[in-house]
Amino acid sequence: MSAATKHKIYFHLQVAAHQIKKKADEELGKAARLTTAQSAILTIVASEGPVSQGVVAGKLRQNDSAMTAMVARLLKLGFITRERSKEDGRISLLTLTEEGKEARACGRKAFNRINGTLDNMISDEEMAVFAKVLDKISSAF
Amino acid sequence: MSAATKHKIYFHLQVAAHQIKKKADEELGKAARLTTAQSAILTIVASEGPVSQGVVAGKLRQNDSAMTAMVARLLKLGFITRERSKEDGRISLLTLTEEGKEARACGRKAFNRINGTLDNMISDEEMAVFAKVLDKISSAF
DNA sequence: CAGAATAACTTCACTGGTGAAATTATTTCT
DNA sequence: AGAAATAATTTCACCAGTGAAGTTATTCTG
Repeated sequence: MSAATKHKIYFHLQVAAHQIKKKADEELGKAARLTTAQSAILTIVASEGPVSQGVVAGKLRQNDSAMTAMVARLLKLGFITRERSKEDGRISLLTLTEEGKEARACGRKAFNRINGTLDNMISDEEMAVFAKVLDKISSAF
Repeated sequence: MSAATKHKIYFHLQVAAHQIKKKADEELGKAARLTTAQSAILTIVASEGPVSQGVVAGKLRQNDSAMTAMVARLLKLGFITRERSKEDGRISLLTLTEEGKEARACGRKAFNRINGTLDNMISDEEMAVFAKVLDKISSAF
């Protein structure tokens, strides 16, 4: 039997990801009235400056169509602004608002708690291997 | 900076899990007209014999309410049957049908392909560490 | 043994994802 | 320049999850 099959890797990966997402959403919701999915988008918009929806979708490995709904919610919450590009009228450029920056700052504490829990139970060597494998999976599929 | 923060573990875990799920859903859909979420439930029902919805939800770390919709779809597809327990009228017992067994058999090939890809790029040692970390995450949160 | 507490499941409104088809804007090619 | 190809986004119907509140069946307790 294959090593992946033996460890039921697919199943355990999904359950662990789901579990930690649930916890992070709970913490984040209390701290910043924000979800982890929204936080991921804000982080990308914060670091990439004015950025198109398609680029954000690419970094999250999601469909463009997923962005339409997410951007609508973030606009409604006042965390980002959207503006048509002058050079290319097809592109919507997203920018973080002050409220968005504040929400991100509040959310960071919640993520720090999650990361602290992880650090307490996983050694640096294990963490390095874990990160490497995640990266291999992301680039292979 | 914490090791988890440094590696952006939360983010990469979510992206990798999402990415591999997308691929597995694509393969599984072609092979067996089945989704990975449905397959997970069928696997539990297959191994646990007649089993309540709540037990399945627990194993998947999901809410009971998520089961209501999933079970409805699997009933409609004819992959499981549902029957009230004689001992406890609150419990719905789920059992796999012959069609469900067949669908699972078809789906296994798709999962084998995914696992094969994983085995080709991840060493046995890395896989063991990866599985161990996933388990720690699942039990901690 | 009646009433309260508990347990299993359902319903509802919501978030967040998919892929296919449509829309709108830009580019490319005679 | 005009037509066709391409690109970014949107729309739509669907799948899959959440948490809170409701229903029904069982169990506990005085």
